[in-house]
Amino acid sequence: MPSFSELAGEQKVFRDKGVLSPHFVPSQLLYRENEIRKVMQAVAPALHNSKARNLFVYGKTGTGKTCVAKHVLQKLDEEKNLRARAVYLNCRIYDSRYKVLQKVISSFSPGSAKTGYSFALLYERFLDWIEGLGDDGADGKHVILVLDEIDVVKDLDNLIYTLTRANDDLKRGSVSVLGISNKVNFKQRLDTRSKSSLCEEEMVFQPYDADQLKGILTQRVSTAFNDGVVLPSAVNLAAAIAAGDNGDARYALALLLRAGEVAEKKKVEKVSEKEVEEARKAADEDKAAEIVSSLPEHQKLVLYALAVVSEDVHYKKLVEEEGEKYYFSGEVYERYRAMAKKMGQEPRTSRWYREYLHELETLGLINSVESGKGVRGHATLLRLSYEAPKVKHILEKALLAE
DNA sequence: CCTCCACAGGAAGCGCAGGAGT
DNA sequence: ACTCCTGCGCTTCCTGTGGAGG
Repeated sequence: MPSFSELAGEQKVFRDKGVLSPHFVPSQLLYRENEIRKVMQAVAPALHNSKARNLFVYGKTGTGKTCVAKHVLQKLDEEKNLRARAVYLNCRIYDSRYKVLQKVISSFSPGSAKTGYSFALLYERFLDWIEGLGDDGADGKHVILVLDEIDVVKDLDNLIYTLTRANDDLKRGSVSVLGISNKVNFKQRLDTRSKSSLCEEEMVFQPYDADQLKGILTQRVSTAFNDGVVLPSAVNLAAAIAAGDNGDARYALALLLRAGEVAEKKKVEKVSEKEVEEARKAADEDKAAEIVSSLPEHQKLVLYALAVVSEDVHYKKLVEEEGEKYYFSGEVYERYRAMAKKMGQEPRTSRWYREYLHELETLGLINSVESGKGVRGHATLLRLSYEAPKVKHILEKALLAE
């Protein structure tokens, strides 16, 4: 339970944490004027009683796709045009044709959200609403479906087909799609017909560079934090880190949020480079923990064997190189074999063990070097990329869950 | 010098699960 | 509902390589 004085202390750092949340849409979106204009151009026809153009938007995570879309929806809302309607859906939640249509219907008439209607019935109600036989007096609506993370829809071909077909069946009004995705190659999985209708118009969001990230962070810092709390050098560092990592604005904001929390916990009043650096480390470890726990069982065991060996202070068979302790791959393999057997598991062969090591290395969980002189022939030397006790702790939890 | 060690990694093949075709 | 096919995870077998040690 926090005390009130602690809560008061928190307010020293943050003014409004929500501003740093990935769901926050700032009133002014920086560096995306062209993108906003293009999306608005695609949507604009709906305001003049005709069909909006389909648009497909892609770009890496944290490049502002969702933000731009939501921003345009807000502007559309301000127009108070009864005929131009937009519905935003995240396809990770509404991941099938049925669920999408159901959500659209429940968004205009709440209470009818029950499942169990046949798809045909759903479709009829959808058309009726657009044509205006409903209750709001707007006949012939022009509906824009914003489908975020559209690549996860299981039967996307069907959905697109249904929507194109709806435009033929409608006597008044129209449906169009604004698709958002971070996967470039997912288009290849699509039927040529749905591809050409969905990607009628396309645009790519480029990652932000360090300067732009700096601008975005500075903009948010002024409302998220109290004045003077975040040092400019901290903002620069967060921007630089995120720029090096795909130019992901979401990550940059998360870093600052965490750095602020670190400062709170340490009861310091400034967020400096040090706090940002700690936040980066924590975020890094979180990511590693996530990767580790999703590893196949035997890869976990291999990693665990290396962690156990690394932690054993009496362990003698090791080589020091550039201040890091490395362990013999063969020894680790023997440990792994013993542990697997103890757990009633048949150990994998050494050939496959080598493949595991490759995977663990490409995932950034371990580092390996070839042994230099002093050892017979070629030995491979291994070390953990993260601290052994931490890795061991995560693995013990993950292996217990089995 | 040759041999052996401690590995790397290619090739072939096996059993299984899940999707496509009929 | 049935087979058929394909991809995946894995084993078995094999060839290659550089230095240590006899």
